[in-house]
Amino acid sequence: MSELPVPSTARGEATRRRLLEAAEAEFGENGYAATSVAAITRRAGVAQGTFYLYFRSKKDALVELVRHMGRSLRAALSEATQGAADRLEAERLGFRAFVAFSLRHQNLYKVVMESQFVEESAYREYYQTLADAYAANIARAQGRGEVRAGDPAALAWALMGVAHFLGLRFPIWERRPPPDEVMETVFAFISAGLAPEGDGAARPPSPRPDGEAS
Amino acid sequence: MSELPVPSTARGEATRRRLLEAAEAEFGENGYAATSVAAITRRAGVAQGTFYLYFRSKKDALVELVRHMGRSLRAALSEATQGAADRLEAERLGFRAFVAFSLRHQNLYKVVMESQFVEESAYREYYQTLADAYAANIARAQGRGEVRAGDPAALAWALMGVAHFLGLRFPIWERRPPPDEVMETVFAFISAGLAPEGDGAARPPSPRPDGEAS
Amino acid sequence: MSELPVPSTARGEATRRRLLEAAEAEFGENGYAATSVAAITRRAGVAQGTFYLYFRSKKDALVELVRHMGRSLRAALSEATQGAADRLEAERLGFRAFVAFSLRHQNLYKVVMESQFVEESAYREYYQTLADAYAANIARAQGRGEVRAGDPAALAWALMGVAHFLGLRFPIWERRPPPDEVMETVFAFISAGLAPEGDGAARPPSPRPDGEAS
Amino acid sequence: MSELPVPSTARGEATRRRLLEAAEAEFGENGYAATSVAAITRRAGVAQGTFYLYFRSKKDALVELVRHMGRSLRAALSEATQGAADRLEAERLGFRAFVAFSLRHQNLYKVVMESQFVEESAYREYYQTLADAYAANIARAQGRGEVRAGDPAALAWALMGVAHFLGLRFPIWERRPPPDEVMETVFAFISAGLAPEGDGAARPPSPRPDGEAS
DNA sequence: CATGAATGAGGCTTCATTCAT
DNA sequence: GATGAATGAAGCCTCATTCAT
Repeated sequence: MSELPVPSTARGEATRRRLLEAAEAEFGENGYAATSVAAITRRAGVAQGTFYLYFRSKKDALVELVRHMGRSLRAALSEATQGAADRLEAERLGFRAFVAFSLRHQNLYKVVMESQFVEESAYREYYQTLADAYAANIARAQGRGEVRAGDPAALAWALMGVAHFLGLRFPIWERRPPPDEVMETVFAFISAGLAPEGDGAARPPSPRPDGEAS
Repeated sequence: MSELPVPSTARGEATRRRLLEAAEAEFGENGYAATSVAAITRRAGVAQGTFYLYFRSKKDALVELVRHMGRSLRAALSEATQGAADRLEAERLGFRAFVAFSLRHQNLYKVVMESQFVEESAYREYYQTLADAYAANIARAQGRGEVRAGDPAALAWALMGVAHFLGLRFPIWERRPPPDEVMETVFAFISAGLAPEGDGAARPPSPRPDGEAS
Repeated sequence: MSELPVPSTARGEATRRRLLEAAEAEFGENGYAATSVAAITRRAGVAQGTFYLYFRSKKDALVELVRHMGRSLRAALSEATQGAADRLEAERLGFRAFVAFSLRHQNLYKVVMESQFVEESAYREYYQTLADAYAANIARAQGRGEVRAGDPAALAWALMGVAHFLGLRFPIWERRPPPDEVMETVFAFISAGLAPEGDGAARPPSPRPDGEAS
Repeated sequence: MSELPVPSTARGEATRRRLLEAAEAEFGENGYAATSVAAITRRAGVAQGTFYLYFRSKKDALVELVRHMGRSLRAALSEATQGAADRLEAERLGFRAFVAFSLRHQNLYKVVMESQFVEESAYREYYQTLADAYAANIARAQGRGEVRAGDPAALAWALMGVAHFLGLRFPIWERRPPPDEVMETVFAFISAGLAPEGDGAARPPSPRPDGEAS
């Protein structure tokens, strides 16, 4: 019906950010169902009604949060893999960055997972967007001969699955980074899994790693 | 307070099963939060109060369901991989069985995931139990030289991650089995990823790859 | 979605009646908007949630009430005009009965009027049903030569208008019956207005008032 | 507390009119309860706070509107009946004008009716003022022998009731003028009802019916 | 004269759970 | 072993109104 004002003043901006941060903390700590709008506004230091100046509903705030996390994560991964020499190095850097991100954003991790039961489309969009970007990178690497042949999307989802459970098992459940041995085993698994057929997986990268590939 | 009757009559048994089945359907279709105890009892064809003769609470029913699913899945996997010649074949069979299981039990899949936000211990137990069994199998296979060295638990979680997202992407989201190309790509990835170092992964099994290990 | 239980036990029946009576009193005294469901249940002596065992919503209770009043009023009018010798006598008796009814059911009078702004269809149905019955009586009387020619529905609505404002002006606003002079003036107006053309309106009824008319 | 500014500048005048028009439209379309001050200011194109520069409260705006409608209607009726030769012709002209007015001001019609549940005094004043003027005209006509004897106020309320339901039934509910047959039936009813005793109502006016009265 | 962000009280409704039968 | 009416806490959301700018 009515448009959301989307206040554009500096004061409004600040209030909105405070609310979103409070929502992130509360949703993450107590879960969506157990979090009341009152708890969010209390934490943000505003009146209850103010919440609805910025979000159409409690669910809406969750969706916003998920979008926000998607953008943050993609930015972090993209920055971390910036200078990678080849896809394998990019995977290594990306996995480390993902684990670090999970450790720093425990709440957002849970928020995203729970969004699936609140507004499934937000959850799907989150993973589909991630998978699409991932698959595009893999496809490019296949073109350069750095990654085995096969459906790039399938590889992207497989790698996301590995990363997801790695992040769940250690950063989230145990609140610490995975032990070195775990990281090494996982890397070796991924490296060998991605290596082009006929390549020994964990072998030192061949002379011209990539770059001028195509 | 009072102990739960755990009715031992045949009639009680039947009522209990009907309630559990109704709960599975409702939780799966609408989510835990959106499911009322009334909806469950209505579907089961009993009065509302009857629910509390068999479950201490709504949450309790969910936990039961998750345990039940864990047992079912483990049984299905164990049966499917029974006659595998080696670990690779076991993986292949296990993945196929998992995908088939996911297709048949869409509801339970979602129920397990949501349990994480209702009673985290049930969720952890579910995955930990699965991972432990999985890791034990991998460790045995490593002993037979069928799988690369490395932390078997790490490999187990990684494989579970791959399977989880495969199941989510196709059986759950699209309600159909993954296309052949996807399955093949994923198998190739896993096979190469697990293969002992120095082994070409997707190559035709070398003379006596392993197999007679046990 | 879910069916309303419509409790059929004696206890349920009693609770429902208590709620409806409380709703009538509160709506009538304070208006729909100013009446809270809590006020109704408090007056009925039940918990707030009980209200929703019997009504889908606050609006639903109002609609029920309006239907109830329609039935009551029609019954009262029909009974009052039972033994009328002709249409004119029926009008006289009906008007008196309507005024008496309005005095006794001040609340319902207001409830009906307000329903127009809450659920217009209930309000329309109330008046349309009344008008249809009224028009049918008038049409019959026209057939007997007791009432002037013309659209019977138009006459019905006109008479309802007269009665409505008569009821509003005295029973409702002043909480007393209209003074005799008012009643007489109104009757004379109606009698003359309804009298067949060529008839002197207020004249003593001609020999065979009606009955065997047609 | 503080006096209302009653802005005297041209700009203020315009804003006030815009607000009142917006209020009329919103109240009429959605009802008083369902209309928010925000909806009014949005429609008027001003900020929310501006509303309180011109009206003490939402209720206050409604009351203003009702007064405004009373004045408009009385002006329309008085103009329409200006040149009537006698009371019967005045009634005829007045009814036609009322129906036309109702068609043009659907919103105000409903606004007045609803005012009864918001500020009853405004509603009573509206009808009492109308009735008083009406009764005065009737009394004068009685003096001229154009209208039957009897309490003029009673006749005024009766006629208002007829007009009210005629306006409700067609202009408001069906958004069209009453069919000719309805208008004719109603006029015949009224004419006969008002005619002095001994007069045939719908007969061609006797030689010098009245007319030169004033 | 006007703005629009902020307030906070209050109401409707849902629902897990209890208990008398 | 089963029923289902009743409970009452709790939460989301709306909205008239205020106030600093």
